[in-house]
Amino acid sequence: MAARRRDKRRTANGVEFPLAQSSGFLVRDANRAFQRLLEKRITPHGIARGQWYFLRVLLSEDGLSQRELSARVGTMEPTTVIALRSMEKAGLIRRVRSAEDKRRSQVWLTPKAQRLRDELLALARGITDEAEAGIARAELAAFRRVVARMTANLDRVKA
Amino acid sequence: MAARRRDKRRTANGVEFPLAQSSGFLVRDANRAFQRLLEKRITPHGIARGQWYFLRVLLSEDGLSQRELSARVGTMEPTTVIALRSMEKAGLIRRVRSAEDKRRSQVWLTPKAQRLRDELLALARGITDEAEAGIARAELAAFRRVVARMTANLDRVKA
DNA sequence: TTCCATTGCATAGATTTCTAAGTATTATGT
DNA sequence: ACATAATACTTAGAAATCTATGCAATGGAA
Repeated sequence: MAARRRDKRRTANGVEFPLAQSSGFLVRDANRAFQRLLEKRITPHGIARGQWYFLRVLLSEDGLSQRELSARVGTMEPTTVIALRSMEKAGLIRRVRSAEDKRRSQVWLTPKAQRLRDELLALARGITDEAEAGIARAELAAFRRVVARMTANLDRVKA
Repeated sequence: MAARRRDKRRTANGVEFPLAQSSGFLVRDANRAFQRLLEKRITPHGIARGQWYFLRVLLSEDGLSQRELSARVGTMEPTTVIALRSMEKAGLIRRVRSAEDKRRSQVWLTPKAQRLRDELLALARGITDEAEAGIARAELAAFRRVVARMTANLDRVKA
């Protein structure tokens, strides 16, 4: 199919850099695959993708401020505001203005969210298991080391 | 800081699954790191992040249909429509309705985009180099194998 | 040939995310 | 004490992405 019109296509000259060799492209693909499956699995629980990451963090560490949550989840604060607003509307969290520092909001899971805890963590584990199927322990450990190193490398770049 | 309010926080019981051990989270982090740096570097060239991936594919294989492009880039077709519209407005591509099949649009890079080719591929290579700094060749090869396997694993899941 | 399914692209509307800028509260330096 | 800076959150607006649906062209079956 690609060959059908090959004659019309520009032959690549000069610099070459096939996509298949791009770590960034591979990571992007994997990320979308994770997100697609995640979304399929959490939607039946009434949870949206944008809510998931915050829920996931709060399940381990409840009562964080919005800024702390943003740091843990890795999103900018306006994103956090939007996600938390929808989570509050969905009855998953409460936001409590701190008495000592009135700028601060602390975020607490509701009993409803607490009750979902084991089910959601099992769901997360399930997706991870699907992803990691057939990959050796040692390879996974190496993978985690490399991908974390890449993130650190990129975060360290000035511009 | 976390310890300061530990007493108030729910102690995790039952299932546990620390975020730091989640491949999905690691991949998401890496993806955002790639995207952040990418955006910083392409913006000065007048290219938006959403345009990048299509440009990147077209630089290797010009004259694809929108459906083929969607498949290569890995986005849904409405996303492709939006990206291509902005690229056409920006003078990076032309869309030519196929004569043999009037449903079909073929997408061609403009001379302007062609002239950016070597610069953009070098830019892509540069980001990859930053990401991969200090990681051994063998580890990179293993990484690529694992991440591609994860994507394939996830894509194969029914629901 | 004519009808129906398929294919290729587009539109509509929602969600998730960002940057830039604004508001309220608290901390700090003089 | 007061002005200024820093902090915590919010709003506004734009971009990128998705699902669901629609429309036009093509192909295939009866």
